[in-house]
Amino acid sequence: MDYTKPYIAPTLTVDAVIFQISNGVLEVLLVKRANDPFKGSWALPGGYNAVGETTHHALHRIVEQKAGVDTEKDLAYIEQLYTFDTVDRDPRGHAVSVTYMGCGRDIIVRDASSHTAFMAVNNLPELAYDHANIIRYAHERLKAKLTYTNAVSAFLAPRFTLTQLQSAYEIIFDREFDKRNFRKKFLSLDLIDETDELWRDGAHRPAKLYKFKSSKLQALERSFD
Amino acid sequence: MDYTKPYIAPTLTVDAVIFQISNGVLEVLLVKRANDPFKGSWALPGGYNAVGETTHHALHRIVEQKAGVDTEKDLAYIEQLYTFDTVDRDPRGHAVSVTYMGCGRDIIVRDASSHTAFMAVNNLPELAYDHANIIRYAHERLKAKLTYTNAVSAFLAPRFTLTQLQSAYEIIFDREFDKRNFRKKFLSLDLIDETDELWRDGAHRPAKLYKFKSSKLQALERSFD
DNA sequence: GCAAAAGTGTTTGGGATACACCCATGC
DNA sequence: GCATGGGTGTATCCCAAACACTTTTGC
Repeated sequence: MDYTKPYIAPTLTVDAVIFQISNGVLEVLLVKRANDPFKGSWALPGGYNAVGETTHHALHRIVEQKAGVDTEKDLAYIEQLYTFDTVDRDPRGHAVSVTYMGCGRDIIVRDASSHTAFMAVNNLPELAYDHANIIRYAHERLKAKLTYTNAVSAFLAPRFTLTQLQSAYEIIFDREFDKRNFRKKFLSLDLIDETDELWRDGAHRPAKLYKFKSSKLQALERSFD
Repeated sequence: MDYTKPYIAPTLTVDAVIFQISNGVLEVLLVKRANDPFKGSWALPGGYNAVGETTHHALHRIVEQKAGVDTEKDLAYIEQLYTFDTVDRDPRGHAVSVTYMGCGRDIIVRDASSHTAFMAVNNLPELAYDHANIIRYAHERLKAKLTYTNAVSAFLAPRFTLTQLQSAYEIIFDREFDKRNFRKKFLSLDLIDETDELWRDGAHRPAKLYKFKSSKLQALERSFD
């Protein structure tokens, strides 16, 4: 480790891509920037990671502080996404950004306001930095996760109908699945159990409620889709 | 971005997991540490990433300097792996390490010596830090990549036999494949072309040489394996 | 009874797997 | 001619995909 100049580290930042499904669309959590650069633009919640704090912890602190969302309690699933060099990207100079992706449902945004909002992924405003690319990348990763893990559970209530389950897949993949094939396949994966509860919702036959056998993330035997 | 204390960034480091196949085994590039901590232990090549330098560039510089391997010229494939928080891990204090995985073949280690070597992945010495875990993680990622991309080409000469191709898969997955099924499947993927060259190697029928249609990394239509 | 969503089986095609023998060469 | 690795085909099974009607409920 021989270096002659004193070592100066790049700025370290963290950014969060937090997804939920609401009103039948996939949404991502955004905040409106209060300061330059990109003042007034929408951006992923993110901020500085100082020495002594893990990126995971910094993420929790920053998302709580900037968007009023608790990544521990509100998200059923979170994973590291990618680390972006922003040496050319950030007008303030060299920063390295560690990004995370999280998924939840029915997230209440404290201070929901014109400054913090979940917005539909397929209808985003102009975003600061290259956050649009990061969201695209996270969406791809999310689709991949749903094909070989039980990660979809993060978007669902503890008890859910098969139609809700299928709908989550359809929203995230933005395409339709055949109802009979979807059910046959998902049930064969042995990830969920039928309960004896029913979901009543309007003038039609009530639906059986199911639950995941395990709340932990697990890889599937056969990949889905 | 309101913070009251002056911002101090964690140390940023990069580490490289560089694989090659040699003598029928998967090997990883290691260097012997010249300084504390872990002086005298084998470790992944890595070092400090200062402000103004991308992680990718720092990796290139450090691997060249510490191990005499040129990640641009010697590696046919490189990708970012994961970013590790080492706040609890590194005796020197808080560092964040961005790791990369690369693959090549017939890599000449300049200064090959008792301080730099490719070592068999399934027979590693004690390693510094948690580098054994990082290598395990990289190996898993590598297997995943081979199932859905043409990344295996990074381990092969421009012209190669089907037996060499199959052998690369068998070494990386540490299991055997059926020769007829392997060939049928790989040829059906439409990734490689037969050439009119032959490979002669001893007292047996010579083998046809093949080449990849594209040297770029591409995803497969159907996943392999 | 009617509208609305839940629930349910069968057929077909293609890829995965299992498996054994002949071919071309160097010596 | 013999040892060595190269090269090839078929039968079976399982999963994916396509496809339409009956059931249960609220009003």
